[in-house]
Amino acid sequence: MIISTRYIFTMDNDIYIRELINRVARLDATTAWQQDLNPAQRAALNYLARANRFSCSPSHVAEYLGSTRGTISQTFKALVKKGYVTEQRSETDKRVVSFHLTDIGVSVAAASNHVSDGVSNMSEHAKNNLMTSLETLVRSLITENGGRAFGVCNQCRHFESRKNGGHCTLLSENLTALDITKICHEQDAA
Amino acid sequence: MIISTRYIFTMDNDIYIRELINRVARLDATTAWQQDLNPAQRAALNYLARANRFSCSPSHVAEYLGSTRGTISQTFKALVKKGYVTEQRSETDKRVVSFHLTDIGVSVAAASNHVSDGVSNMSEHAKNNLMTSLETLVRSLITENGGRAFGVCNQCRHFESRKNGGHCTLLSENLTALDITKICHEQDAA
DNA sequence: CAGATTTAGTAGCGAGTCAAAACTATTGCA
DNA sequence: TGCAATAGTTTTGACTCGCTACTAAATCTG
Repeated sequence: MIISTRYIFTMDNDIYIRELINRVARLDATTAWQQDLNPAQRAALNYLARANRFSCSPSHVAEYLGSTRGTISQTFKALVKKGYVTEQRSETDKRVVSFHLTDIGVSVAAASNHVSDGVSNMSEHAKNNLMTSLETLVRSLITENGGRAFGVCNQCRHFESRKNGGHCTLLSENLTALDITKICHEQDAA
Repeated sequence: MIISTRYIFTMDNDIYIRELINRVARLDATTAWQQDLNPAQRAALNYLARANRFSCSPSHVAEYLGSTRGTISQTFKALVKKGYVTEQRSETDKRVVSFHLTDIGVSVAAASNHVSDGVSNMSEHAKNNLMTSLETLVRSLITENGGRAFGVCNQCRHFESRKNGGHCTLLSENLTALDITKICHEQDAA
């Protein structure tokens, strides 16, 4: 009797947690559509909100999100049409384009929803635990997948602190105070 | 200058946590394909592994996962073809079908992957925190979406404890020791 | 410095997802 | 008995997303 196997089986916690994460993401995705963004578009938008100005091209987003250039290109096309991002071709290398949030894009990226509301109801302690656990998880997944976790500018070995910001010795660029808190695709942990 | 808005914007933690959850789910999805299951199929499979024998029809799965009967029907068709579940038509009500895991289905549902591995490396304390946080989140999402969170059999007001199991006063069915730890779509918290 | 190679991005195809609506079969109700 | 409700399936259509092929720009090399 095939069905009987089901009664031998109990799910262990590690797999249950995996399921929970996917379930939250799934429920989130259904409500995310209320802001007329699909999950991929939202992910790209959120990335832009946290990336510095050197890390906003389709390639970078594709690498960060574990997707492909072609897919991200389409995603951005949709986001441009919706008015959430603008395209900007590089002066120095005419192959590369950068996408940047518009004012509306910023507000959409910052908009709360059921998930963020649920999180905001947690205690600070619980929030911090959740955040560090998830960060650990992401880091381990990225390295397992052979990817490189993009880090934040001011924790990079090419970073030099300056008054009101810093300087990147790799790109020879000066950085504002806000620049240095953002994700950089060149980041190499100090 | 449109781009300047970007520099005014810093993401708050609640939204960051939402992004982290989605990112883990996204990374998980790409690796999940290695077991030739898409996210929806995996979710359905995992649900079956945790549901009791009265809660394994397309309608129940659809309600649990926040999907539709039609979609779930397709999902199960794929799972049957892959040999992970079997279909069983009810004797008492010839409209209803139940799907149950096969031996292979059980092993696939229980198989670990990068996410569960990542979780298993955490301390017991961190794991428990993560689990309860995510459960809280799921519960609040479900109720916000107007859904009903399915609970576990032995925490139901129709549940009566018996030696080596229990009894359901609603369905008038005897329950094995394993039955009573599973999800029931009729569950009404005690 | 001309030609080959690499790199960034885009276009289009095609397999696949998933929700909505239409449909069938069965059951329950009046 | 007929009408409504319910369970499931099928179909349709919009959309996703990876893959391949392609263009343009930059870089490397003999």
